Amino acid sequence: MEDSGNAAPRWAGMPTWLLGQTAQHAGRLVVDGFSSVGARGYHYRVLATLDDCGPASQATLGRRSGIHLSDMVATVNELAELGFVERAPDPSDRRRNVISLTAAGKRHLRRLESRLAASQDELLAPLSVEERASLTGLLARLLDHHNQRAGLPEERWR
Amino acid sequence: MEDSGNAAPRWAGMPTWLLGQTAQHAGRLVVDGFSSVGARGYHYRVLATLDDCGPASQATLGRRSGIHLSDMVATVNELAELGFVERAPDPSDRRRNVISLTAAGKRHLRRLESRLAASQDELLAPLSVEERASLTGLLARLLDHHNQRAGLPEERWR
DNA sequence: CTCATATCAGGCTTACTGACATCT
DNA sequence: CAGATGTCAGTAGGCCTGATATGA
Repeated sequence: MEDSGNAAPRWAGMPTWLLGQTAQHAGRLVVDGFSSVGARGYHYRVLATLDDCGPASQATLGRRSGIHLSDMVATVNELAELGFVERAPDPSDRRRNVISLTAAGKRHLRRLESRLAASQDELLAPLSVEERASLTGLLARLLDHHNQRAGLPEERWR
Repeated sequence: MEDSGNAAPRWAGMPTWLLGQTAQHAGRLVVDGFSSVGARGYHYRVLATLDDCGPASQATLGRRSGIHLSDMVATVNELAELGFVERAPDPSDRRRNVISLTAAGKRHLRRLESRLAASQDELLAPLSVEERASLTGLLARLLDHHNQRAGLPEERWR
């Protein structure tokens, strides 16, 4: 078969394509890092949020970590089964579960953060320090811009 | 509920996160642009590849556009039903279908490309011309680097 | 009554995997 | 026989919609 992906397709230079492809590589690095210790992205986000803000209801946790309530249920189930969080009824509001981080959960979070850091390095390996700063700066500006014209304008979240 | 996503989560500044979120916005722009004319990403990639390389089998098309054979089937089905491509048996090899672009397909491709161009502009709106070049340059370098250590080294395509 | 919380049951998507029959 | 081609079925993770039961 003489015929493969020789010539670059016409969309290969488009910013949306470059972004999407690079993000896909980045995502693979992160997912692989996490799954090497039996975790996935939602696990990290919940554990890190608990570590930052302390015990909270699933709804609050979802709001702070950007995870849907419905997905929160399964995520907390998994983390509780692994012994990384505890789910206890809230005495002051019987609708709620109070989720809190266990000691094992804290240790697991450390592992996840070291994997995450390694993924950042792997992703940015070919760039110099200044280039890394330039890239993240540009991305942050793009993200701010598009976040503002998407979710937030109506929300007025203080 | 006094409690929302006020404080930025600790992962908000990580390159992999910035990339993923920005790419998600970019993807939405592209998908919305395409779906406003009843298309999706795979449609554009197949039509553009046909336009660049002429009629080809589904396997060749998949190789050149980076679309899996399995996904190719559905994509060609859809495009054929819309009258944008034709599927004909290859007389010289009875396994193959020869896919070719119709006149309507070519017109459709023009529409898709104008939508795509609009999406690029929307994505990069907050950046200056130099910043845009800087961003795409950095992304292209990252992508090259990770493409080389992922798919290609064993393949030896050519 | 209205709102918030938690749960369950699904959908949609992009890449990808595997099985399979057919043909070279 | 190996290998290419086309087809179909199904997976995974992330994101999202809706319905429902319970309680504030």
